[in-house]
This record gives sequence, structure tokens and C-alpha cells, in this order.
Amino acid sequence: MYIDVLLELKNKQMDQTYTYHVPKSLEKEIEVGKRVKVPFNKRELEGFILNCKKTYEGDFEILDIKSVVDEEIVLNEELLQIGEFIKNTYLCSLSSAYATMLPKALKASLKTNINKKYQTNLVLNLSYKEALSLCTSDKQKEIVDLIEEATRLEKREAQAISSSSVNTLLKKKIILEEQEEVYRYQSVSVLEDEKKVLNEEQQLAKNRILKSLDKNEQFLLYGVTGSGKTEVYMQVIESVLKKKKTAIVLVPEISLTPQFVTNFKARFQDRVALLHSGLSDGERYDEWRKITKGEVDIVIGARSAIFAPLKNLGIIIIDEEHSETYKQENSPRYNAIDVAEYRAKLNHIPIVLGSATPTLERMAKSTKNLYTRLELKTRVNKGMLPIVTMVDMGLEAKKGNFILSERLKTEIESAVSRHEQVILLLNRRGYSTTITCSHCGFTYKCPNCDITLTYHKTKNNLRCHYCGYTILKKDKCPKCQVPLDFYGYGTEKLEDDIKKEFPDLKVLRMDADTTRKKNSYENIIDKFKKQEYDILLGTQMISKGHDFPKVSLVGIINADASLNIPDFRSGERTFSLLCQAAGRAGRKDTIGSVIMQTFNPENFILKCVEEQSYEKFYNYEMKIRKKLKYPPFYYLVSIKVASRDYDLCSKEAVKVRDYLKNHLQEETIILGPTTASVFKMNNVYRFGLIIKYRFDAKLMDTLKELDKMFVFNPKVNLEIDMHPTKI
DNA sequence: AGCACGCCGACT
DNA sequence: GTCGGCGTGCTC
Repeated sequence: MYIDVLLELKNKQMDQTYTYHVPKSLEKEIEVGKRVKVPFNKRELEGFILNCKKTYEGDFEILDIKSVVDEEIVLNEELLQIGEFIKNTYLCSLSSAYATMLPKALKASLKTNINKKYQTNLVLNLSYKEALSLCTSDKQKEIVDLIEEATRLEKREAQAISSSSVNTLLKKKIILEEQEEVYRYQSVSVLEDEKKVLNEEQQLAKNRILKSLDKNEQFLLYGVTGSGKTEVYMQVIESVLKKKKTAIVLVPEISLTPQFVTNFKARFQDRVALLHSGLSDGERYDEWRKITKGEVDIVIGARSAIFAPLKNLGIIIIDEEHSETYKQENSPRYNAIDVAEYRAKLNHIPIVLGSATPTLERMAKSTKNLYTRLELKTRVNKGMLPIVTMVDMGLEAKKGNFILSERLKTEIESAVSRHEQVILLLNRRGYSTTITCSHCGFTYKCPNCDITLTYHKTKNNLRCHYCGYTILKKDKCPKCQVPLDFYGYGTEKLEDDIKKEFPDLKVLRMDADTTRKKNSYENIIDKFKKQEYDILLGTQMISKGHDFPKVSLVGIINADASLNIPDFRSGERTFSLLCQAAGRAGRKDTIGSVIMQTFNPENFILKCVEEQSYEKFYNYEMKIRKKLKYPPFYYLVSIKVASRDYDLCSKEAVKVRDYLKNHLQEETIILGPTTASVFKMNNVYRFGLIIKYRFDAKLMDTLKELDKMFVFNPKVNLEIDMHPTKI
């Protein structure tokens, strides 16, 4: 017998399998999807069996495989197909697709040394009576009793005893040692929780999904914050489990949504497996094994959990569909939602995407009935949406208030005096490379792309990194003639200022710096929830789904910060972030207040936030996207050309553009090459190109050819990002 | 990735 | 003369 083996060669040559011969003695162990050890260029490597065949025709001298690694199949048929899908959709090698799909322990590589963990148990080799009759001392009888008791109760305490008497019993073969596989990851158990009664909207949504359990229907569950999406998910899954089927639930990031996971644990107990970044390689492997063995029916996890090898999949649910964490930002640049749609199609099952602020792409699809839209418009527990007030920081700056407005200060004071809590959001991102007037909030924008221009220090100019438009940097703001500034103060500075302003209040800061240690995120949330602090300030991570019943005021320090990020999606991102942050205010019996500070009170996106009108935002943003040819009207591909050699890099980038121009359809738009947003990094120069297309039959073949052309180029690297979230 | 082959500079 | 520098190319 011969087999085709896929080796993981870091050299990103075209995917290729190597043929090996299987000695008779190993033949019965061979199955597609298992790993084997093979000799390769005077070394030994691991690889996946992708194909079995009776004969081999060719000129290579075929070698024998060394051994078979796995007892059970690692890549089942479905995973093999998903790998092909990823390879073809995102233009990466098969081996790198499988490498990202599998936990480290199951990768084809000799270096991984992650194994199953066993525990030794003692069991009786004979019947209890026989065993007792053969005992020669009281101590021995005691041990036999203990083992019998432990086995009967299915407890594994019998492992703990060790004494000379045990050894004697072992020698006489009265008792035996047994190996049992144990799992490293012990998640906290949660008290079982009763099903909640659904309101009319929730019931409607649930019933509609249940009607399609055997169909590949796609749902968009559009529900405002606090409308009870989680309960709908759980009750739908309950019905799925009743049909002896399983479910995958994707969340943006497990550590940011402990509430969500707790709810699932409470409802479904140990039928749930968790896959998240906090697991060690061993723990992740154990969770994976539970899944393959069919010991769990529900998998909750971040992006990569979409590859969970559940059998008999019945539904896929993706919460917070608008989250950008579903797209992987390094190769293979896959989007878990695309994979989910593919998997749902393979299994003929429904997929449910939930969000309070759906992406324009998905909402547009739902208006064309490619997605079935289900709406939850009311908050459960009769909660009211908060009132959002916009404060013009341009006016405040004239009064000398650069960070905290008069209005926010008084509201903080009154909230605290009522023993309520305050959340302050300062989105620190995106100040370093954009230039803003600290007086009036003016920023330079590209006239062609509606994108904030990026400052390049080396040439002292401002550039659009979509189309290449360039202007020289001016020293003074064209609107108010004040010297232009690099914008930005961070959370740390805000903390100082608050402490100065309110020396009596207890302030807690949460950002990437204060949450680096394990569990520090949960600790901060916990402390704030227990009302040990009055104010929680931080970056966008404070806006994620937590219930703080005592928070009545949310202050958004600088609503413009994320608007000025040079990306066509910054408006959408801002709207979503601010709505989510606003949703933190007043969840139970109080109507919350949100103070939104901005230099651009006329900005339409911010006005939509003020009114909390997704519809208004959607209609406005769609017009812009249509006019400027962005998604959902056009699809995008981002191409990056990188090299240590500047001249070579720019020359090759031009060659790429010419190649695309010659091979793609006429209606397809090719922008660039321009210097990429991070132009020089580790002495590697990068140029970027953007393809905008609606339908181009030649696209994939052209990109594949292009990719091949650069595989053999050691000096220049080409990166293709299909449907990027950021450019 | 590695490991061999191969073609030039510093050295016992 | 040789030892070894690492550029290049191949691996069923």
C-alpha cells in the first residue's frame, strides 16, 4: 500500500504531498486523517495521510514510513474539507490551514510533546468475596474494602493509597492498576439555572429558528443590548440537543464575556466545552479530546472554535457578529463567519448571527433576504434605553476644560452622591499617526476616499494610504490657525486628572496595561461590581457585555478618537463601540445617562449615536459606501508587497499592479501601490494595493497565479488578504 | 526547516 | 595547499 502524506514545511512552497510505501505490518493502522512518521531528506518528519492507493507510478524512489502516530483519526472528513475551503478562499497552503485548525498537540510536527494525562487507579481483579478470602492481614482487607467502596461510588480515591500491603496485593494479582485518562482543565461548576420565560419577541425569534432546524437557513438576530439574545440562543440549543444534535457558539473573546459563559454553564452544566486563549496547550488538547469522544454537545469559544470536531452538528451561533475578532489578522487570514457559513452549508443546518449593531454587509444581506432577519426591539426587565447627551468640547476648551466638561463633572458628582457608579470610556487608539487640532478637532481627510490622512514623519507629509493622495503637513490648523498637534492623551493621564478633580472618589483603571496578568480582568470587573470603586475608566474593553446594575452614568471622553482612524470602517466601528458603551448605563430600574464629549458635534455618526438609531446610521453609511465603492457594494482584496530592498519593493509593487490590470476584468478597480499604513517595520518596506470588485470571474485564478509568482522570490514577499476588516 | 553541495578568503 | 564562510537548492 502507498499513501500520500502532507508535510508541514515552513518553506511556503506550493502544497504538495509526498508518496510513501506502507510496510505490511503497519497497513491495518493506516487511515486517512491520521499522522505518520516518515523519513524525509535524511531526517524524520510527521505528516498527515491525505490519500491511500494500491500502486505508485512515478520515478521517485519510494521510502517506507517509520510508524503511525495516532490511534484515532485527527482530521476527520469534515475537517479535511474545511481545510480545502480555507486554502481556496484565503489562498494559503493546506498545511498552514490544518495547522491553524488544530490544537498544538495535534499538529504534524515532531516538536509537540503534549500528551494525554493519565491517572492510576486501583481496581479489584477478582470478585469482592474472593478477594477478601485471599487477604492475609487486616490491613489488606481494609484496602480491598476501600477499593470496592470507591468503585461502587465511581469515585477514584483508590488512586491515593500506597503501602506495602498494596504492593503485596498487586503481586498476588488480587488487585490491579488501571490507567484512566483525566482532563487537566477543570472549569468551575455553576449551579443549575432555570429556563427563563421568553417575551413575545423572543418567542417569535425562537420559533422561527426552530422551524428551520433541518435547513441551511441563515439568520440575523438583530436585538438591542439587553434584549435577551442569550436566552433565545440557549432555548434554541436545548431543542437542538433534544434532536441528539450538537452546537457551536462563537463569542468574540471568552475572557471578555464571563457572564455569557456562566449562563451556558448554568443551563447545560458539563455538556459544554470551552475553547479559549487562556487554556494551556495541554488543557486545550483535553477539551478537544472531550469533543471528539462525544462527551460534550456544546462548544463555546473564540474564533478558532469554529473548527471544533463536533459530530452531528445541529446549529452554529455567532454572538456579537460585528466583532472584528472573527477575522484572523495573520496568515491564514480566515474569517470564522465565512467558515461557519460553509460548515452550516455542509451540514444543512441553520446559522444564527446576533448583534445589536450588525455589520452593514450582514444587514444589507438581510434586506435582500439572503439572511432572515429577526428583531428584538425591547429590553427585557422593562429596561429603558439611556439618554445620550452630546457635549461640544470646542466650546469647553475655550472655558479651559480640555478633558472633562462641566456637564460631565456635575453628573459624576450627582451620580456618586446617589451611590451610583460611573464608567468613563477613553478610546486611546489612533492618535499617533493622525493629526488633529486640539482646539477645534479638525483632521485632514482624503478628498477621494473619505479617509483620515496618515502623517509620515520622514517626509513631513500627510498621505492617504488607500489611493496615495499626498499633501504637505501645515503647521497651523487651517480652520482656527492654532498650531497643529499630535492628538492624544491616554487612560493613564485621564486617571491622574480624575484623581486631581475628585480626590475623594475611588477610581479603577482598566486597559491593556492593567489587565496583562492572568485573572486581572476578572478581578477588576469583580471589584467594580462589588462597588468597591466609584469610577471605572478604561479603553473599549470596558464596553463589552457586563451587567453593572449600579452604573447610571457613562462618560465618553473623546468620541472622535476612533472616528479618526484612517479606515473606511471607522464610522461603523465608532457607532458600534459607542452604542455598546452607552448600553452599560442604567440597566435595571434607573434610566441611564450617557455624556458624549466631542469636537465634532455636527458629525452625523455621532448624531446617530445620540439618537441611538441604527437605522439612521445604516442609511447614511450605506450611501457613503455606495458612492465610494466600498463593501457591501464592492468586495475588497488587500495586497501587501514587502521587501528589505526599497527599490525592488516599489518596482515589484508596480509589477503586481500591471499584472492585475492585465488579468482582471475592466470593471474591477485597482488602487495603488501606495506606501502601506505601517510603511517600514523591522527594516522591511511595505507597499499596499487594493482591489475593489463586484464580480470578477478571473479574480481567484489571477490571485493564485500572482501568489505562485512570489513563492519563488526570496527577496520579495506577497501577502493577500481577502475581504480585510482593516486596510 | 535542515542538510548537502559548492565556490571563495584566511590559515597551519 | 586546506578549513570553513554561508548562498542555493532539494527533499517521496
